[in-house]
Amino acid sequence: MDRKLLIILGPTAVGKTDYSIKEALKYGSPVISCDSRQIFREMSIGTAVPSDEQLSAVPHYFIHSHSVTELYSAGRYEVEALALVERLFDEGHDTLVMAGGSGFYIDAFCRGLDDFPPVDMELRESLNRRLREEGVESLRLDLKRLDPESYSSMDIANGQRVLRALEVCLTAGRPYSSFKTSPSRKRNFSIEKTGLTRPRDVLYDRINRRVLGMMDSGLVEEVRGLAGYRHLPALQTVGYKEIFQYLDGDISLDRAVELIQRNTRHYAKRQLAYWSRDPEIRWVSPD
RNA sequence: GGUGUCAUAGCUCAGUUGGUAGAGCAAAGGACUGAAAAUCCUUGUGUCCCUGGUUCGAUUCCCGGUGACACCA
Repeated sequence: MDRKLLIILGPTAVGKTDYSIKEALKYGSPVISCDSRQIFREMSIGTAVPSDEQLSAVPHYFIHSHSVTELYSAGRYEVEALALVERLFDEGHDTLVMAGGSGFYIDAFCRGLDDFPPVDMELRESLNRRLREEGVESLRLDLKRLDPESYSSMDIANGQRVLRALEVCLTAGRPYSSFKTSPSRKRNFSIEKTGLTRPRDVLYDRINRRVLGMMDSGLVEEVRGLAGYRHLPALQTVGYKEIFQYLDGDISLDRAVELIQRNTRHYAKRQLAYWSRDPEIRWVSPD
């Protein structure tokens, strides 16, 4: 029997949730979420997780399934989502629906990542300190020495990337670039990608209005309650960063709302840029 | 009704002693192998309100118009 996985992707606020529930009902599938922020159970309003009603309409996976205190990653998603999908196929599903806006996670799931050594958090912390105190140049010089190939091919202005490459070199004792084989792992099911899209001005209008809705739903209170987690990667998220600034007294609430709207628009733009070179995506209007 | 000030990028404005213009914000384009809602790179988009005049040349000076604002009636 043909096993097929439908992936519904698209920029934030385009209307993926409703669309994916309809598709899931059509095929008797659950919705396998692919969203790097909705996965965290401590975050709800600012990540626009599906409503209780939507969640009860069809089972959802990877929504509120992990804690912000865990270090989550695309690699971990690849492993966990793949295991889940295999299990669901084995239980008799022939068509499964995945939906989400995290392009990197989707790629990790579809094509797989190379096997890099596990992250040593102490090493990362010390490299982060160096990045803060000495700047990228310092890390860059080390990378140039340990992995000239990466150094010459990557974006060396990007501190986070340089740090990552260096971290792998130091952990493994061999160059980061030597791990990169662009695997394109075989999956024993077929994948169909559907991209949801709307005219830019319509999308931006939906984003602006959704942010206002989040404010009405109590985003400030949700963020206030997460103050203790503020330093975690999961909280480096549009809608949370800005409210923290407001709570610090650095900006007004109106300004925070404006910034959330703008940063969400920028996010949507980056998502679209990311998918623009994927020829496998069939683009449709959600309506 | 009178007087004055202003009119330049999507917005707020700067500027050109007359040689068709530039900042901030907004915006646009792009990169991406375990932080990806993260992180990083690139880009100035224009009937300088509209007629007419002076001038080799007017966004700039002058006349008139229109609009906005302020003050006086």
